[in-house]
Amino acid sequence: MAVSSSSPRDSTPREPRTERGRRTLRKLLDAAAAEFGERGFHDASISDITRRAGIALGSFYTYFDSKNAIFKALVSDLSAQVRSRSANSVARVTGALAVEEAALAGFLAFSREQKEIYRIIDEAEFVDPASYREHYESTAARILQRLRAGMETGELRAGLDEDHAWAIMGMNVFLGLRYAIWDDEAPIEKIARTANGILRDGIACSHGPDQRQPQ
Amino acid sequence: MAVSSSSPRDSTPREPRTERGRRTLRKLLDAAAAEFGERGFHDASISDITRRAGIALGSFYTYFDSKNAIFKALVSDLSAQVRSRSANSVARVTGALAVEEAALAGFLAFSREQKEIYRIIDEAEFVDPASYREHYESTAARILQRLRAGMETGELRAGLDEDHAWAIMGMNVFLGLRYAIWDDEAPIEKIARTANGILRDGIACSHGPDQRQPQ
Amino acid sequence: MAVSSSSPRDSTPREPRTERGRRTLRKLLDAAAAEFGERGFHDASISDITRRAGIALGSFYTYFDSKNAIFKALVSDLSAQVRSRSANSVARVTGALAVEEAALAGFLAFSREQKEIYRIIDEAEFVDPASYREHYESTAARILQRLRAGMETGELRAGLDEDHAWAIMGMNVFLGLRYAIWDDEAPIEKIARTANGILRDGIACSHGPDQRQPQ
Amino acid sequence: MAVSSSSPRDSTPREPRTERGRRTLRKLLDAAAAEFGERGFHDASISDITRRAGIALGSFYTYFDSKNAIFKALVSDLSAQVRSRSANSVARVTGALAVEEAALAGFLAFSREQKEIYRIIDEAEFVDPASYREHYESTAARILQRLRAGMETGELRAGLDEDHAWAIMGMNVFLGLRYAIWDDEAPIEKIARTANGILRDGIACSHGPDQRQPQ
DNA sequence: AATGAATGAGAATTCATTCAT
DNA sequence: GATGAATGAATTCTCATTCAT
Repeated sequence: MAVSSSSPRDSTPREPRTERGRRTLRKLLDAAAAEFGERGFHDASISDITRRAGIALGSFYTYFDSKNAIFKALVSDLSAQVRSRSANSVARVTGALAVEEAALAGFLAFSREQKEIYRIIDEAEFVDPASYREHYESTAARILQRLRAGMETGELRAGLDEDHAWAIMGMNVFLGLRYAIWDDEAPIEKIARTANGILRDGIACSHGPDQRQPQ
Repeated sequence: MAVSSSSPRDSTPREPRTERGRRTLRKLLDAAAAEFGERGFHDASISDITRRAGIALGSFYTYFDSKNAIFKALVSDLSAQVRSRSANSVARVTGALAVEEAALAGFLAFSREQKEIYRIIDEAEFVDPASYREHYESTAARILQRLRAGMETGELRAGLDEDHAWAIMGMNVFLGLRYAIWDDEAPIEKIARTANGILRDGIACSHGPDQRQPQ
Repeated sequence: MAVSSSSPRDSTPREPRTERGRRTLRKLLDAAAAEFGERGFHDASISDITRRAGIALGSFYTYFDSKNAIFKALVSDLSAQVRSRSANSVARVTGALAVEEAALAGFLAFSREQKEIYRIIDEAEFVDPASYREHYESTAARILQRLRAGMETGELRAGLDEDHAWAIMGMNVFLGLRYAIWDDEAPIEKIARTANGILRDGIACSHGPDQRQPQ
Repeated sequence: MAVSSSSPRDSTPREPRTERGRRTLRKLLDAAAAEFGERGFHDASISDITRRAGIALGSFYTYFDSKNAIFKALVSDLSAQVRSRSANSVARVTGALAVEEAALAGFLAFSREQKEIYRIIDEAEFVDPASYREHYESTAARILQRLRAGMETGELRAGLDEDHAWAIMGMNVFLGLRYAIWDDEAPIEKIARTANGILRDGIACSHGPDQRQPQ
């Protein structure tokens, strides 16, 4: 998996000066993505990573200060990828609900392609909680932006706020876990439409008895 | 936190034969819950656990074959607690939507009380994926049961299936992360009502333009 | 394998007083023979032995002071068995060379039946060197006795001494390793006759050139 | 004792890439030979070995995967030494019987010099049986070659085969145990001549009664 | 005598990080 | 910059032996 490079060091994010250095950095990040994805943070060792990258163990520390540092850099990279991919999925779609459906469909497709990403970002909860939180907060913020846009156009009902954004994100993530990571057979469109059905109509029966409880 | 014991060993679940043994096993599970919750699986060491439990390091291996084994036993215990607590929250509530609202409120309250549990179960994704999967699959199955009951009474619209259960579970879990683990100030009832609003009505504006996109 | 009991303790060899105790002791020795034979001294654990014997771990120390003590008792038992068996093989045979042949044949047959014994006695070289030495010195002494008897009758040439006894014992032991422990297909009689041929005639060609080197 | 290095790892025998690495490997093998020889496999610890070698504990694993792996490498080294030494003893000697006498004398002399070697190879029976077997099978094969050469020149009688080789090896080994390891006072030449006497003439009295038993 | 839990010293092994070349 | 050897703290796991019941 190719990973676009970003700040390599934890404390002193300095880009390599030479072309050769840039290539080595790239190899390291790709190898780390593969190892962390396959074996998890704790079972992946730095020597696994350098071996896979085809460089000497000692060279690792030319680029990163620690195992945590490369993990952090990786999460930030992957998070950016998710973001950009998500923007793409949604770019040419109009209509607030259609946008949400496209966002979910794009997310599911991306997750199926890059199953490791999901795992790596989730493991950040335990390895680097700040990255984890940052990822989900910014994702929720983007959803909330879309909800606000929909409220402005009148497509979405008034009063939607951060809670709704988190609820929607949770739906998406768990559907991703279930239908992209664990089972990638089910048709993405069907899943996305089902979820969108909840957003459009809820799950109550419109012709049934009044749902409100007296209590 | 007191934890009810279940099969302690991974392969050969043998219960202690004496009362003293049962007490020691209990101390171990409680200590493990505390350590794993506070420090995470990898940073918690077996000697931390036995020290906290007040027993000798070697005694650990009278009850469990490995750190993984006690973790697994613990997850299964905690999962059972979540299940039973969830059943309680819902027990005396009538009405399909009200039941979902109560379930979420109960879950949020429980998560606030026992923040470690959340962390431990989530870490199972990386430590013992089978336990993790088992937990969420059985949780989804319970939600689906409730949806089916609601469809039978006509309270919920026809056609709800496993996808909907996972979507609802995702909503709940992420709201739990956001409003029980990270921020425990917001009033639970408000969160639960908001989420329930999605289930009842969706997020679309009922008086707005037709939501269906031509595309 | 049934093992006749002898002094159980290292320091205070005291026989059990009750019949029940005698039976437990026997079970322990038999289990130890099996475990030490199969897994070797270091890989066999006391709990393996007591588990195989069907008694509680703690009861072991009613009969033996340590793992070394039971090993020592065992070697002395087995050594006695070899001795008695060897005496049997030779009992009704007359003629000095025939006696040696019978002794080897008996040893090979016994080794095939009780392969563990060989292993246990040999491991004594590393676990309890005194027992090992004692076993082979007393075996050599018995061979030397036989040689002396043969010299007295004039069947064997004069001048045979301890060296010869050790040489013969070495032949026997290694033929046992090769043709009883590692390969138990070859006919015992053939092996024994071959070895006896060396004792009778040597390996030189009686009609060949003079073997003595000028040097 | 200096030990010539051979394949260090059990599975992935990779030679050190630098001169410094080669020196460390040598130090490890020498230290292991000394420790295993003095204390035996089980009582020698890896930290004993590295301490004696003057390197850090962790460095051991740069060269060997386990205690068993270094033991195995060592046995194969020592076995090669025995072989080469044995070839030397015999190199300039002519006459089939004289060759056997020289081989035994050389073996006894070597065993007295390097008592640990004997112990280490013998312990392989319990630590790494394949190495043990390999050592004695190849030794027997070399003896058999010599016997065949002697049969071709007519110095040795026809019909000698593998059995005879094992018998001779057994004689040699046990004389080594008795007169090199346990007692190193007796003159080597006397022992070797005694054993050679058996090979030349057997032990029967050539002028005595017919040795063949009617039975 | 028997039981089985408890003990804790000891050992092997891992691996992030440092360092000399 | 790159290389690969060196380091040593940390951790898991074993098991002979002791002890309370």
